[in-house]
Amino acid sequence: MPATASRPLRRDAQRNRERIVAAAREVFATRGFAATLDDVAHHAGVGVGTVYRRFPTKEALVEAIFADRIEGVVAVAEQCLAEPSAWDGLTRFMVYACHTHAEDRGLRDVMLSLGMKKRFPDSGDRLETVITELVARAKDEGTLRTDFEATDVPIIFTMVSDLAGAPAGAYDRYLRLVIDGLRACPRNADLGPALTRDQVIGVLSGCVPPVRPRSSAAQ
Amino acid sequence: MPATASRPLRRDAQRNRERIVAAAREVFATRGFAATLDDVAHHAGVGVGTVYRRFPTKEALVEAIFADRIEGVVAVAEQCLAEPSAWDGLTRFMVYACHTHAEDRGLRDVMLSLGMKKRFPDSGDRLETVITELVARAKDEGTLRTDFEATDVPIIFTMVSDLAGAPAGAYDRYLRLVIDGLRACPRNADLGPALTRDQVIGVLSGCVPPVRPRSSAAQ
DNA sequence: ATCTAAACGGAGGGAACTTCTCAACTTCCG
DNA sequence: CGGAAGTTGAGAAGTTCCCTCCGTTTAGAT
Repeated sequence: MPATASRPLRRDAQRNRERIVAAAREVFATRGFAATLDDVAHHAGVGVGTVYRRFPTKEALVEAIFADRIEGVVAVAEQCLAEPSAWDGLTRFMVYACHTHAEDRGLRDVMLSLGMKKRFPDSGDRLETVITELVARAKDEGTLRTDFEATDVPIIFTMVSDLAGAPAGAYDRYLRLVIDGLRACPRNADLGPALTRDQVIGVLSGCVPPVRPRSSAAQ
Repeated sequence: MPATASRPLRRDAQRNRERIVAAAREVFATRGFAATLDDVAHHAGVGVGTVYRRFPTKEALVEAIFADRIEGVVAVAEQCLAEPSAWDGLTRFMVYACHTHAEDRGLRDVMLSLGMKKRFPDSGDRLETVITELVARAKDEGTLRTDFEATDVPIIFTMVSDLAGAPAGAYDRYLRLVIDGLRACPRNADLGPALTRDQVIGVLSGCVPPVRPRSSAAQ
Protein backbone atom coordinates (compact mmCIF):
# COMPACT_ATOMS: atom_id res chain seq x y z
CA MET A 1 0.00 0.00 0.00
CA PRO A 2 2.10 2.91 -1.27
CA ALA A 3 1.45 6.36 0.14
CA THR A 4 -0.84 8.72 -1.75
CA ALA A 5 0.80 7.88 -5.07
CA SER A 6 0.23 11.00 -7.12
CA ARG A 7 3.13 9.88 -9.23
CA PRO A 8 5.38 6.86 -8.97
CA LEU A 9 8.64 7.69 -7.29
CA ARG A 10 11.82 7.50 -9.25
CA ARG A 11 13.44 4.14 -8.73
CA ASP A 12 16.27 5.31 -6.49
CA ALA A 13 13.86 7.42 -4.51
CA GLN A 14 11.63 4.43 -3.96
CA ARG A 15 14.59 2.37 -2.86
CA ASN A 16 15.62 5.07 -0.43
CA ARG A 17 12.14 5.36 0.93
CA GLU A 18 12.16 1.69 1.69
CA ARG A 19 15.54 1.93 3.30
CA ILE A 20 14.31 4.77 5.45
CA VAL A 21 11.26 2.87 6.57
CA ALA A 22 13.31 -0.21 7.36
CA ALA A 23 15.89 1.79 9.24
CA ALA A 24 13.22 3.70 11.12
CA ARG A 25 11.60 0.47 12.21
CA GLU A 26 14.88 -0.76 13.59
CA VAL A 27 15.87 2.46 15.27
CA PHE A 28 12.47 3.14 16.77
CA ALA A 29 12.32 -0.45 17.93
CA THR A 30 15.38 -0.02 20.06
CA ARG A 31 15.13 3.61 21.15
CA GLY A 32 11.41 4.33 21.01
CA PHE A 33 10.26 7.86 20.40
CA ALA A 34 13.62 9.00 21.71
CA ALA A 35 15.20 7.96 18.42
CA THR A 36 16.30 10.92 16.32
CA LEU A 37 15.86 11.40 12.62
CA ASP A 38 19.61 11.72 12.28
CA ASP A 39 19.80 8.23 13.69
CA VAL A 40 17.28 6.99 11.21
CA ALA A 41 18.99 8.67 8.29
CA HIS A 42 22.40 7.43 9.28
CA HIS A 43 21.07 3.94 9.77
CA ALA A 44 19.48 4.05 6.35
CA GLY A 45 22.66 5.31 4.77
CA VAL A 46 21.01 8.50 3.48
CA GLY A 47 21.16 12.16 4.42
CA VAL A 48 18.68 13.67 6.83
CA GLY A 49 17.32 15.81 4.06
CA THR A 50 16.16 12.72 2.24
CA VAL A 51 14.17 11.63 5.21
CA TYR A 52 12.52 15.01 5.41
CA ARG A 53 11.68 14.99 1.73
CA ARG A 54 9.78 11.73 2.14
CA PHE A 55 8.26 12.40 5.55
CA PRO A 56 7.49 16.03 6.33
CA THR A 57 7.82 15.59 10.09
CA LYS A 58 8.95 13.00 12.56
CA GLU A 59 5.31 12.49 13.48
CA ALA A 60 4.53 11.53 9.88
CA LEU A 61 7.27 8.95 9.89
CA VAL A 62 6.00 7.48 13.12
CA GLU A 63 2.52 7.20 11.69
CA ALA A 64 3.75 5.63 8.49
CA ILE A 65 5.71 3.06 10.38
CA PHE A 66 3.32 2.01 13.09
CA ALA A 67 -0.09 2.11 11.46
CA ASP A 68 -0.04 -1.52 10.41
CA ARG A 69 1.60 -2.74 13.59
CA ILE A 70 -1.07 -1.16 15.72
CA GLU A 71 -3.73 -2.69 13.54
CA GLY A 72 -2.00 -6.03 14.01
CA VAL A 73 -2.25 -5.77 17.76
CA VAL A 74 -5.90 -4.79 17.56
CA ALA A 75 -6.56 -7.78 15.34
CA VAL A 76 -4.97 -10.14 17.82
CA ALA A 77 -7.00 -8.58 20.61
CA GLU A 78 -10.16 -9.24 18.65
CA GLN A 79 -9.13 -12.83 18.09
CA CYS A 80 -8.62 -13.22 21.81
CA LEU A 81 -12.27 -12.31 22.29
CA ALA A 82 -13.17 -15.49 20.44
CA GLU A 83 -11.21 -17.69 22.83
CA PRO A 84 -13.55 -20.13 24.61
CA SER A 85 -12.00 -19.39 28.01
CA ALA A 86 -12.29 -15.73 28.86
CA TRP A 87 -9.31 -16.00 31.20
CA ASP A 88 -7.17 -17.46 28.45
CA GLY A 89 -8.35 -14.77 26.06
CA LEU A 90 -7.47 -11.94 28.40
CA THR A 91 -4.11 -13.31 29.45
CA ARG A 92 -3.17 -14.32 25.95
CA PHE A 93 -3.79 -10.77 24.82
CA MET A 94 -1.78 -9.32 27.67
CA VAL A 95 1.12 -11.63 27.08
CA TYR A 96 1.05 -10.91 23.38
CA ALA A 97 0.92 -7.15 23.89
CA CYS A 98 3.75 -7.17 26.39
CA HIS A 99 5.72 -9.33 24.05
CA THR A 100 5.41 -6.81 21.25
CA HIS A 101 6.28 -3.99 23.65
CA ALA A 102 9.40 -5.77 24.73
CA GLU A 103 10.43 -6.39 21.17
CA ASP A 104 9.68 -2.93 19.87
CA ARG A 105 9.93 0.03 22.14
CA GLY A 106 8.49 2.29 19.51
CA LEU A 107 5.37 0.20 19.32
CA ARG A 108 5.15 0.38 23.07
CA ASP A 109 5.34 4.16 22.97
CA VAL A 110 2.68 4.34 20.31
CA MET A 111 0.34 1.93 22.06
CA LEU A 112 0.63 3.59 25.42
CA SER A 113 -0.15 6.95 23.87
CA LEU A 114 -3.18 5.59 22.05
CA GLY A 115 -5.53 6.76 24.77
CA MET A 116 -4.85 10.40 23.98
CA LYS A 117 -6.39 9.89 20.56
CA LYS A 118 -3.83 12.09 18.85
CA ARG A 119 -2.65 9.27 16.63
CA PHE A 120 -4.68 6.35 15.31
CA PRO A 121 -7.86 7.31 17.13
CA ASP A 122 -9.84 4.57 15.43
CA SER A 123 -7.51 1.77 16.41
CA GLY A 124 -7.46 3.24 19.88
CA ASP A 125 -11.22 3.09 20.16
CA ARG A 126 -11.39 -0.46 18.91
CA LEU A 127 -8.69 -1.58 21.31
CA GLU A 128 -10.44 0.03 24.24
CA THR A 129 -13.69 -1.66 23.35
CA VAL A 130 -12.07 -5.05 23.05
CA ILE A 131 -10.21 -4.74 26.32
CA THR A 132 -13.33 -3.70 28.15
CA GLU A 133 -15.12 -6.71 26.74
CA LEU A 134 -12.25 -9.06 27.54
CA VAL A 135 -12.22 -7.94 31.15
CA ALA A 136 -15.98 -8.10 31.51
CA ARG A 137 -16.12 -11.64 30.17
CA ALA A 138 -13.37 -12.85 32.45
CA LYS A 139 -15.13 -11.41 35.46
CA ASP A 140 -18.40 -13.03 34.46
CA GLU A 141 -16.57 -16.28 34.12
CA GLY A 142 -15.38 -15.93 37.69
CA THR A 143 -11.70 -16.38 36.94
CA LEU A 144 -10.67 -12.73 37.10
CA ARG A 145 -10.78 -10.90 40.41
CA THR A 146 -13.81 -8.66 40.46
CA ASP A 147 -12.00 -5.54 41.61
CA PHE A 148 -9.90 -5.53 38.44
CA GLU A 149 -10.96 -3.05 35.78
CA ALA A 150 -10.26 -2.47 32.12
CA THR A 151 -8.32 0.69 32.98
CA ASP A 152 -5.81 -1.48 34.81
CA VAL A 153 -4.69 -3.15 31.62
CA PRO A 154 -2.70 -0.29 30.09
CA ILE A 155 -1.19 0.46 33.48
CA ILE A 156 0.06 -3.08 33.73
CA PHE A 157 1.51 -2.69 30.25
CA THR A 158 3.40 0.36 31.40
CA MET A 159 4.74 -1.34 34.46
CA VAL A 160 5.93 -4.41 32.67
CA SER A 161 7.35 -2.60 29.68
CA ASP A 162 9.86 -0.89 31.93
CA LEU A 163 11.66 -4.14 31.46
CA ALA A 164 11.71 -3.96 27.70
CA GLY A 165 15.43 -3.32 27.66
CA ALA A 166 16.09 -6.20 30.00
CA PRO A 167 17.50 -9.52 28.90
CA ALA A 168 15.07 -11.71 27.00
CA GLY A 169 12.45 -13.25 29.20
CA ALA A 170 12.65 -10.73 32.02
CA TYR A 171 9.42 -9.02 31.10
CA ASP A 172 7.90 -12.47 30.90
CA ARG A 173 8.80 -13.27 34.45
CA TYR A 174 7.18 -10.17 35.84
CA LEU A 175 4.17 -10.35 33.63
CA ARG A 176 3.51 -13.86 34.90
CA LEU A 177 3.91 -12.59 38.43
CA VAL A 178 1.36 -9.87 37.84
CA ILE A 179 -1.04 -12.21 36.09
CA ASP A 180 -0.88 -14.57 39.02
CA GLY A 181 -2.13 -11.67 41.09
CA LEU A 182 -5.10 -11.19 38.78
CA ARG A 183 -6.83 -14.45 39.54
CA ALA A 184 -9.95 -14.40 41.62
CA CYS A 185 -8.83 -15.75 44.99
CA PRO A 186 -10.34 -15.39 48.47
CA ARG A 187 -6.97 -14.50 49.96
CA ASN A 188 -6.59 -11.45 47.75
CA ALA A 189 -6.30 -8.01 49.26
CA ASP A 190 -8.96 -5.47 48.39
CA LEU A 191 -7.71 -3.25 45.61
CA GLY A 192 -10.05 -0.37 46.22
CA PRO A 193 -11.28 1.96 43.50
CA ALA A 194 -9.77 1.71 40.03
CA LEU A 195 -8.28 4.64 38.17
CA THR A 196 -10.54 6.61 35.87
CA ARG A 197 -9.81 6.80 32.19
CA ASP A 198 -8.44 10.31 32.56
CA GLN A 199 -6.20 9.29 35.40
CA VAL A 200 -4.82 6.49 33.29
CA ILE A 201 -4.06 8.90 30.49
CA GLY A 202 -2.32 11.13 32.97
CA VAL A 203 -0.15 8.29 34.19
CA LEU A 204 0.66 7.09 30.71
CA SER A 205 1.66 10.48 29.42
CA GLY A 206 4.19 10.57 32.20
CA CYS A 207 5.67 7.31 31.01
CA VAL A 208 5.86 7.89 27.27
CA PRO A 209 8.36 10.38 25.92
CA PRO A 210 6.93 12.93 23.48
CA VAL A 211 7.81 12.48 19.84
CA ARG A 212 9.40 15.89 19.85
CA PRO A 213 11.75 16.22 22.77
CA ARG A 214 11.40 19.99 22.99
CA SER A 215 8.62 20.75 25.36
CA SER A 216 9.34 19.31 28.75
CA ALA A 217 7.16 20.02 31.74
CA ALA A 218 4.53 22.49 32.71
CA GLN A 219 5.38 24.81 35.60
CA MET B 1 25.41 17.71 61.93
CA PRO B 2 27.16 20.55 60.01
CA ALA B 3 29.50 19.66 57.19
CA THR B 4 33.25 19.65 57.82
CA ALA B 5 32.99 22.84 59.86
CA SER B 6 36.38 24.43 59.44
CA ARG B 7 34.80 27.70 60.31
CA PRO B 8 31.20 28.60 61.23
CA LEU B 9 29.27 30.08 58.33
CA ARG B 10 28.22 33.64 58.45
CA ARG B 11 24.62 33.91 59.63
CA ASP B 12 23.17 34.81 56.25
CA ALA B 13 25.13 32.03 54.60
CA GLN B 14 23.83 29.51 57.11
CA ARG B 15 20.29 30.67 56.56
CA ASN B 16 20.69 30.36 52.81
CA ARG B 17 22.22 26.94 53.12
CA GLU B 18 19.18 25.78 54.99
CA ARG B 19 16.89 27.34 52.45
CA ILE B 20 18.74 25.58 49.67
CA VAL B 21 18.51 22.22 51.37
CA ALA B 22 14.81 22.68 52.02
CA ALA B 23 14.15 23.79 48.47
CA ALA B 24 16.21 20.97 47.05
CA ARG B 25 14.25 18.43 49.05
CA GLU B 26 11.03 19.80 47.64
CA VAL B 27 12.20 20.09 44.09
CA PHE B 28 13.90 16.71 43.97
CA ALA B 29 10.86 15.16 45.58
CA THR B 30 8.67 16.18 42.70
CA ARG B 31 11.05 16.02 39.75
CA GLY B 32 13.63 13.47 40.84
CA PHE B 33 17.11 13.66 39.40
CA ALA B 34 15.63 15.57 36.49
CA ALA B 35 15.35 18.63 38.72
CA THR B 36 17.79 21.37 37.75
CA LEU B 37 19.90 23.46 40.03
CA ASP B 38 18.29 26.55 38.61
CA ASP B 39 15.04 25.15 39.88
CA VAL B 40 16.48 24.59 43.30
CA ALA B 41 18.02 28.04 43.45
CA HIS B 42 14.88 29.76 42.29
CA HIS B 43 12.80 27.79 44.74
CA ALA B 44 15.15 28.75 47.52
CA GLY B 45 15.05 32.40 46.53
CA VAL B 46 18.80 32.56 45.92
CA GLY B 47 21.02 32.71 42.86
CA VAL B 48 22.54 29.62 41.29
CA GLY B 49 25.95 30.87 42.29
CA THR B 50 24.99 30.56 45.91
CA VAL B 51 23.99 26.97 45.47
CA TYR B 52 27.32 26.19 43.86
CA ARG B 53 29.23 27.94 46.60
CA ARG B 54 27.68 25.61 49.13
CA PHE B 55 27.61 22.41 47.07
CA PRO B 56 30.39 22.02 44.54
CA THR B 57 28.36 19.81 42.20
CA LYS B 58 24.83 18.63 41.77
CA GLU B 59 26.00 15.22 42.92
CA ALA B 60 27.16 16.71 46.21
CA LEU B 61 23.78 18.27 46.78
CA VAL B 62 22.05 14.99 46.09
CA GLU B 63 24.26 13.23 48.60
CA ALA B 64 23.77 15.88 51.23
CA ILE B 65 20.04 15.66 50.87
CA PHE B 66 19.43 11.96 50.71
CA ALA B 67 21.97 10.44 53.06
CA ASP B 68 19.66 10.44 56.05
CA ARG B 69 16.59 9.43 54.09
CA ILE B 70 18.33 6.38 52.72
CA GLU B 71 19.48 5.46 56.17
CA GLY B 72 15.90 5.81 57.32
CA VAL B 73 14.72 3.30 54.76
CA VAL B 74 17.46 0.87 55.70
CA ALA B 75 16.48 1.20 59.33
CA VAL B 76 12.88 0.37 58.56
CA ALA B 77 14.01 -2.62 56.52
CA GLU B 78 15.97 -3.87 59.48
CA GLN B 79 12.97 -3.46 61.74
CA CYS B 80 10.93 -5.50 59.31
CA LEU B 81 13.35 -8.36 59.83
CA ALA B 82 12.21 -8.47 63.45
CA GLU B 83 8.56 -8.94 62.50
CA PRO B 84 7.27 -12.30 63.78
CA SER B 85 5.64 -13.16 60.45
CA ALA B 86 8.19 -13.20 57.67
CA TRP B 87 5.47 -12.50 55.12
CA ASP B 88 4.32 -9.44 57.02
CA GLY B 89 7.91 -8.30 57.37
CA LEU B 90 8.62 -8.55 53.67
CA THR B 91 5.39 -6.98 52.52
CA ARG B 92 5.53 -4.26 55.13
CA PHE B 93 8.95 -3.30 53.85
CA MET B 94 7.83 -3.33 50.25
CA VAL B 95 4.78 -1.22 50.99
CA TYR B 96 6.84 1.19 53.00
CA ALA B 97 9.50 1.52 50.33
CA CYS B 98 6.98 2.06 47.56
CA HIS B 99 5.26 4.61 49.72
CA THR B 100 8.42 6.62 50.10
CA HIS B 101 9.11 6.32 46.39
CA ALA B 102 5.69 7.63 45.56
CA GLU B 103 6.13 10.54 47.93
CA ASP B 104 9.63 11.45 46.88
CA ARG B 105 10.77 10.79 43.40
CA GLY B 106 14.28 11.82 44.26
CA LEU B 107 14.46 9.19 46.95
CA ARG B 108 13.21 6.68 44.42
CA ASP B 109 15.94 7.63 42.01
CA VAL B 110 18.58 7.34 44.69
CA MET B 111 17.32 4.03 45.98
CA LEU B 112 17.06 2.42 42.59
CA SER B 113 20.59 3.49 41.77
CA LEU B 114 21.93 2.13 45.04
CA GLY B 115 22.98 -1.13 43.42
CA MET B 116 25.63 0.61 41.34
CA LYS B 117 27.44 1.51 44.53
CA LYS B 118 28.39 4.94 43.26
CA ARG B 119 26.55 6.66 46.07
CA PHE B 120 26.00 5.40 49.60
CA PRO B 121 27.69 2.05 49.02
CA ASP B 122 27.39 1.11 52.69
CA SER B 123 23.68 1.70 52.91
CA GLY B 124 23.34 -0.17 49.65
CA ASP B 125 25.11 -3.20 51.02
CA ARG B 126 23.07 -3.23 54.19
CA LEU B 127 19.85 -2.93 52.25
CA GLU B 128 20.80 -5.79 49.98
CA THR B 129 21.62 -8.00 52.92
CA VAL B 130 18.36 -7.27 54.65
CA ILE B 131 16.29 -7.88 51.54
CA THR B 132 18.00 -11.18 50.90
CA GLU B 133 17.27 -12.22 54.45
CA LEU B 134 13.67 -11.01 54.29
CA VAL B 135 13.05 -13.07 51.17
CA ALA B 136 14.80 -16.16 52.52
CA ARG B 137 12.77 -16.11 55.71
CA ALA B 138 9.47 -15.74 53.89
CA LYS B 139 10.29 -18.66 51.66
CA ASP B 140 11.23 -20.79 54.67
CA GLU B 141 7.96 -19.83 56.23
CA GLY B 142 6.16 -21.15 53.17
CA THR B 143 4.16 -18.01 52.52
CA LEU B 144 6.28 -16.61 49.67
CA ARG B 145 6.38 -18.44 46.35
CA THR B 146 9.65 -20.30 46.10
CA ASP B 147 10.55 -19.05 42.63
CA PHE B 148 10.68 -15.48 43.90
CA GLU B 149 14.16 -14.08 44.50
CA ALA B 150 15.69 -11.12 46.27
CA THR B 151 16.66 -9.60 42.94
CA ASP B 152 12.97 -9.32 42.12
CA VAL B 153 12.39 -6.79 44.85
CA PRO B 154 14.06 -3.77 43.26
CA ILE B 155 12.47 -4.63 39.94
CA ILE B 156 9.07 -4.54 41.53
CA PHE B 157 9.95 -1.19 43.03
CA THR B 158 10.76 0.10 39.57
CA MET B 159 7.57 -1.18 38.08
CA VAL B 160 5.36 0.24 40.75
CA SER B 161 7.15 3.55 41.04
CA ASP B 162 6.20 4.35 37.48
CA LEU B 163 2.98 5.34 39.12
CA ALA B 164 4.56 7.78 41.52
CA GLY B 165 3.10 10.72 39.66
CA ALA B 166 -0.33 9.18 39.62
CA PRO B 167 -3.16 10.28 41.87
CA ALA B 168 -2.73 9.23 45.49
CA GLY B 169 -3.36 5.57 46.06
CA ALA B 170 -2.68 4.41 42.53
CA TYR B 171 0.69 2.94 43.34
CA ASP B 172 -0.99 1.26 46.27
CA ARG B 173 -3.48 -0.49 44.07
CA TYR B 174 -0.86 -1.98 41.83
CA LEU B 175 1.50 -2.85 44.60
CA ARG B 176 -1.29 -4.83 46.24
CA LEU B 177 -1.94 -6.53 42.94
CA VAL B 178 1.69 -7.54 42.60
CA ILE B 179 1.91 -8.67 46.20
CA ASP B 180 -1.10 -10.90 45.69
CA GLY B 181 0.91 -12.57 42.98
CA LEU B 182 3.78 -13.21 45.37
CA ARG B 183 1.96 -15.64 47.64
CA ALA B 184 2.84 -19.29 47.43
CA CYS B 185 -0.09 -20.84 45.62
CA PRO B 186 -0.42 -24.11 43.70
CA ARG B 187 -2.13 -22.36 40.81
CA ASN B 188 0.81 -20.08 40.18
CA ALA B 189 2.63 -20.14 36.88
CA ASP B 190 6.29 -21.07 36.90
CA LEU B 191 8.38 -17.93 36.83
CA GLY B 192 11.53 -19.51 35.51
CA PRO B 193 15.00 -18.24 36.32
CA ALA B 194 15.41 -14.97 38.18
CA LEU B 195 17.53 -12.10 36.96
CA THR B 196 21.11 -11.93 38.12
CA ARG B 197 22.33 -9.01 40.16
CA ASP B 198 24.06 -7.53 37.12
CA GLN B 199 20.98 -7.88 35.01
CA VAL B 200 18.98 -6.05 37.64
CA ILE B 201 21.49 -3.24 37.67
CA GLY B 202 21.22 -3.04 33.91
CA VAL B 203 17.46 -2.77 34.05
CA LEU B 204 17.51 -0.20 36.81
CA SER B 205 20.02 2.04 35.12
CA GLY B 206 17.63 2.20 32.20
CA CYS B 207 14.87 3.40 34.50
CA VAL B 208 16.71 5.99 36.56
CA PRO B 209 17.77 9.20 34.87
CA PRO B 210 21.41 10.16 35.40
CA VAL B 211 22.06 13.07 37.73
CA ARG B 212 23.79 14.84 34.87
CA PRO B 213 21.52 14.77 31.85
CA ARG B 214 24.34 14.79 29.35
CA SER B 215 25.14 11.25 28.41
CA SER B 216 22.27 9.46 26.79
CA ALA B 217 22.90 6.16 25.08
CA ALA B 218 25.86 4.17 23.95
CA GLN B 219 26.14 3.60 20.22
C1' DA C 1 31.13 54.42 61.69
C1' DT C 2 34.30 51.93 59.10
C1' DC C 3 36.25 48.42 56.77
C1' DT C 4 37.10 43.94 54.83
C1' DA C 5 36.45 39.31 53.91
C1' DA C 6 32.62 36.59 53.06
C1' DA C 7 28.58 35.91 50.56
C1' DC C 8 25.57 36.93 46.81
C1' DG C 9 23.24 37.01 42.15
C1' DG C 10 22.41 35.87 37.71
C1' DA C 11 24.07 36.62 32.99
C1' DG C 12 26.23 33.82 30.06
C1' DG C 13 29.96 30.22 28.48
C1' DG C 14 30.04 25.91 26.60
C1' DA C 15 28.48 21.29 25.70
C1' DA C 16 25.00 18.34 24.23
C1' DC C 17 20.98 17.48 22.10
C1' DT C 18 17.11 18.37 18.83
C1' DT C 19 14.34 19.21 14.44
C1' DC C 20 14.36 20.99 10.18
C1' DT C 21 16.35 23.91 5.90
C1' DC C 22 18.86 25.01 1.83
C1' DA C 23 22.15 25.69 -1.75
C1' DA C 24 25.16 22.92 -4.22
C1' DC C 25 25.65 18.65 -6.24
C1' DT C 26 24.15 13.91 -8.51
C1' DT C 27 21.23 10.62 -10.76
C1' DC C 28 17.73 8.97 -13.56
C1' DC C 29 15.07 8.70 -17.67
C1' DG C 30 12.52 10.31 -21.78
C1' DC D 1 21.83 14.85 -23.18
C1' DG D 2 18.99 18.10 -20.81
C1' DG D 3 16.47 19.02 -17.12
C1' DA D 4 13.45 17.48 -13.49
C1' DA D 5 13.65 14.80 -9.52
C1' DG D 6 16.42 13.45 -5.95
C1' DT D 7 20.25 13.73 -2.62
C1' DT D 8 23.36 15.64 0.56
C1' DG D 9 25.17 17.15 4.98
C1' DA D 10 26.68 21.15 7.13
C1' DG D 11 24.52 24.22 9.94
C1' DA D 12 20.62 27.46 11.43
C1' DA D 13 17.90 27.86 15.15
C1' DG D 14 16.21 26.25 19.13
C1' DT D 15 16.31 23.44 23.52
C1' DT D 16 18.15 22.34 28.12
C1' DC D 17 21.41 22.27 31.61
C1' DC D 18 25.75 22.43 34.48
C1' DC D 19 28.75 25.43 36.15
C1' DT D 20 31.83 29.90 36.33
C1' DC D 21 32.87 34.59 36.77
C1' DC D 22 32.98 38.85 38.65
C1' DG D 23 30.83 43.19 39.97
C1' DT D 24 27.92 44.18 43.99
C1' DT D 25 26.14 43.73 48.61
C1' DT D 26 26.48 42.79 53.49
C1' DA D 27 27.59 40.78 58.05
C1' DG D 28 29.94 41.60 61.81
C1' DA D 29 34.48 42.59 64.07
C1' DT D 30 37.04 46.62 65.31
